[in-house]
Amino acid sequence: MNNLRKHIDSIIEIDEKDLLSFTSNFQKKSYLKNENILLPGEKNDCLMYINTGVVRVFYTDSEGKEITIHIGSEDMWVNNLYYFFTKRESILTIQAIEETVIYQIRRGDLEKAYTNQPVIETFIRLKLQRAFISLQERTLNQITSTAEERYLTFKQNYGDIETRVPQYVIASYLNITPEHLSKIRHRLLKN
Amino acid sequence: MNNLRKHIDSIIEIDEKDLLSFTSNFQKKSYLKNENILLPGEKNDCLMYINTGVVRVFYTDSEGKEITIHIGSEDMWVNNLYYFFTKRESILTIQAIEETVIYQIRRGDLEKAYTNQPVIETFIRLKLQRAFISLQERTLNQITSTAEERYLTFKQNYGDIETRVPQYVIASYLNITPEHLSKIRHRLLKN
DNA sequence: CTGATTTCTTAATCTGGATTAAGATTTAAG
DNA sequence: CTTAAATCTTAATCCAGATTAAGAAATCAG
Repeated sequence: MNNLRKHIDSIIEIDEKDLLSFTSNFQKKSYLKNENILLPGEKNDCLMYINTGVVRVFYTDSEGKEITIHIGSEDMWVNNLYYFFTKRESILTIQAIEETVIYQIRRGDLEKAYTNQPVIETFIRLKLQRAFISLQERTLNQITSTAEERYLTFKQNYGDIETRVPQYVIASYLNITPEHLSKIRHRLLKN
Repeated sequence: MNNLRKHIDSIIEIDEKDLLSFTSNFQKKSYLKNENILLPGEKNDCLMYINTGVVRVFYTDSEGKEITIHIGSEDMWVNNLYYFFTKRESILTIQAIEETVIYQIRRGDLEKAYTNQPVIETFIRLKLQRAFISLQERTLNQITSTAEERYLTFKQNYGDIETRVPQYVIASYLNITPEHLSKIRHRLLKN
């Protein structure tokens, strides 16, 4: 659980005691490659930190097409905040793309921490700020950039994750078809 | 400032004293129809609550095309959170669409309130949660719905704002051209 | 190893919505 | 009122990226 502690400590100033008692609420969970972490219709009552592995969150439309909304790896949080906060049944699927180890905390325990270690509320507020910022960046990028530009931005932001994730997942994250992504990569290689 | 106080009181439990001392940090600002509230290149150091009027936030691309990101009216907050939180120079414009009265608080005063009236940090966290939720809803809707469906969703969510805002602004919010919106409305009227 | 399944590529065709252009209507200023 | 400017509509043409189809390459289970 050391990575998680370092992660929190890098974002807020927190004393050893509070950090230990907060992180003691987390449980470790392990998933196999391609295993589902959360299915549509289930409630997402935990906030999840990725210790090792790669995870994606996706929406499945009425024709069965998957639209990837988030991709995360080591030292990132699984972003299903929408359903975590609304407490509604998730319509999104969370899936491990590689063998993955996460640490998770239940909503109730997080809410208790807001009271017992108030600095945790600051931590969550900052996390939310960043999540909001990156979602807005992604949304604006989606609207103002072509498919090729979006792919280049993805490469910049996600580095080696590109090689750890199937291409059809990346395509669905970029909101294009796998065929089109294939064409873009071919075109870029030639230049 | 009564609306603002009612608004805050409806979201968190706050005692009269804290509420008054928090809201005393807000200043009133008035804008004419079509007046700009914030220009690209300026810093957005205030959080703004709309008391009366209609405001939009938009991005201007390299060809001068405007993309509307948020539309807000009475009892809503002006959503330029991205630049408020990053402290970067805004690339977005905030504009009053009607004659508008807002109440604003400076970032520094908000941060002091986190310490002096801790319940305000809860308030901002909840605001952020909702902003995140509606941005994610909008993003998913943008990806999974056709232009016509997006228009119908807009009508449902925004009610009478439709009639208070020029149609080319609505088109840019829906990420379509005014011509296409015109066609959609025509098609819907026939059925 | 080997066949089966999954993933990726290539290429032809199609389409939602953009672009362009021009006229009609509304709004605002004198 | 009257005119100019802003906004909205209609219609023809165009294009980025989708869809469809089929073969190639990689991965996996036995």
